[in-house]
Amino acid sequence: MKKLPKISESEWQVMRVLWKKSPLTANEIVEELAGNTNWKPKTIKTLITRLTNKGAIKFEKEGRLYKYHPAVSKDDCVRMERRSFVRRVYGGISKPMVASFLEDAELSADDIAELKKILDQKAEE
Amino acid sequence: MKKLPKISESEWQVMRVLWKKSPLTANEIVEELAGNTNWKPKTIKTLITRLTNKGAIKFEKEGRLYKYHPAVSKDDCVRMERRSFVRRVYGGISKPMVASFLEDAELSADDIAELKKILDQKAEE
DNA sequence: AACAAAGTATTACATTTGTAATCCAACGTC
DNA sequence: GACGTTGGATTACAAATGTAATACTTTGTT
Repeated sequence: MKKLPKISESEWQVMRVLWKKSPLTANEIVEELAGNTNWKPKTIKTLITRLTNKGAIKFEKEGRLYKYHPAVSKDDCVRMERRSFVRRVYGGISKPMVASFLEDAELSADDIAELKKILDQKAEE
Repeated sequence: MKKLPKISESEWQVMRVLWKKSPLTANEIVEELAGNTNWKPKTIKTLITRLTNKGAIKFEKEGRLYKYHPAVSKDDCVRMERRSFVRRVYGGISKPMVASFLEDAELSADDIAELKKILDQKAEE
């Protein structure tokens, strides 16, 4: 598994767009982000360039414009962020931490059932 | 509830020390961190100064030296980080997110039981 | 062919962060 | 009372980040 680049807060927004759907042109990314942010298109171009330099995304030329797509796996990046977050804030994964998430979470009955199943599996280990 | 300062990755280390035990002198903080980091004492002093400027910690002079203590609540800061993290990475709290934490977590039987209880409560809401 | 439009590349610039070193002031020691 | 030690204050400086603007280069249009 290759080494993951560090993705900043703003850059995550761009990555999330591309993980949802790709390849996209720069302008398509701008449009996707239009609702969620107030960034000027040029700002988004900058983020795209930086992500490219970091190796987080790649592109192919399609005629004269570029189609961008992720170069790193979302799961891997999420896992890295999660670990970093947990270490920083809780000093490690613990029950109080999971509990705090649960208190904020909006879960369906099915979700709850499934989480309980996971807990049961962990209980057996 | 007052507005919380943004606490950086390194600064969190200092805050965690003070939340665990305070007030402490700068040197006591340095000693507490000695095991976990390779920071020079001067580096830690810088972090303390910045946290003071941000209003995250306060101090009283005790003779010629300062005793530092948190000026913001750990719970509030943790909550803010959690929300920021979740929004950035998952776009909101969801079952897959909680599940991913559970998969990494090391939980005792009691922990598991308690989490299941929380889930049951959520099921009733 | 000249010009406008659209994309990409380059440059900008203040703030924050990581990681310290140096300066200054008070206190204890010889 | 001069001097070293110790702790806080000030200064340092590069990299990352947020947030763009300007420059350059194709390409479509008239």
